[in-house]
Amino acid sequence: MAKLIDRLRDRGWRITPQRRVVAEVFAGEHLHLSVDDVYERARAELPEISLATVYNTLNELVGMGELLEVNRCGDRRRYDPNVEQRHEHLLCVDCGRILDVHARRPHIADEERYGFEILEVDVVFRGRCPDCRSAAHASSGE
Amino acid sequence: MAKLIDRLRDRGWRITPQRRVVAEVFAGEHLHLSVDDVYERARAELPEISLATVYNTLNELVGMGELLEVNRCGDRRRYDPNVEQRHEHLLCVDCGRILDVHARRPHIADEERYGFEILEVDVVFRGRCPDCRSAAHASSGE
DNA sequence: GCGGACCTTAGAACAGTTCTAATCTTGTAG
DNA sequence: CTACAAGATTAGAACTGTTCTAAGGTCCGC
Repeated sequence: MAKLIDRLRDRGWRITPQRRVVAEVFAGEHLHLSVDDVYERARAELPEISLATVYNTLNELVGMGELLEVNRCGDRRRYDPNVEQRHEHLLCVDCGRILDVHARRPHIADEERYGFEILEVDVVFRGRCPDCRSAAHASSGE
Repeated sequence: MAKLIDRLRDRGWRITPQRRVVAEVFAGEHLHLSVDDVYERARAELPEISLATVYNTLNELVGMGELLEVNRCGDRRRYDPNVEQRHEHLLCVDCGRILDVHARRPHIADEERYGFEILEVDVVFRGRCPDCRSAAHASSGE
């Protein structure tokens, strides 16, 4: 995490309390947080921080390649600090939990590329996590 | 298309001019239309139709399994009438064009499933279509 | 301590979608 | 044909997530 702050400083970023706190939110457990999650956690450290700053900072971190935007998992954006290793996402359709997983990337046969230049492949496994599976069984009599 | 209308009637759907026109929008060329696209095309046939009805009808068609929602290719929802054959999507990141393609579905090793029950796999290839590639070249001197 | 670049902020604006409540249409029974 | 009830349509309000705006605050070299 200190390393991230250093990298940001090296890029000419002014390190402010707000930016530091947002960056630190991603230091702990590897989670895929929404903007509101980040806002909430940042406010626990720095109650004055505004939502606008959280949005600004997240967008800048994405622009610098320090965070990945996870767009296709429900209706709000999520942020993934794992920019080092290529990975896919496993999403619980009930609770929205996301885990990183690894899978062989699919590819398209040349004949079916329609002249496209392929830039990336985005894979999301949708399923139900153990907690939501047992919750579903528990209430299945309703 | 007549078949679709019949299926809808069989399900107890009241066939109104509005619903018929929305269903017919998907009869022609296989496209992945946004709500606004559908609204525009429907109004060409039935100028009085309201956007609310287009939303209602599309949501009902999705609920009946007659249309697929393509959620995260850009920032608006798109609708795909190809519910018969499993397929993936190839998206142009510049113009938003979507094509159906076929690829071997990736899968997750058992050890990495974390107890999830996998329901579906969502694959999107992002790239640049031939038109946008040549447009990019043409203006690359700017 | 000054100036200017940069940052933060609250709230307005915006886009896409859903909701609301009033009106209209349809199909059926009398 | 008429009345009725269920269902469909409508305009516009409301809602949600995100971006914009403009005003003020902070930092740092001079």
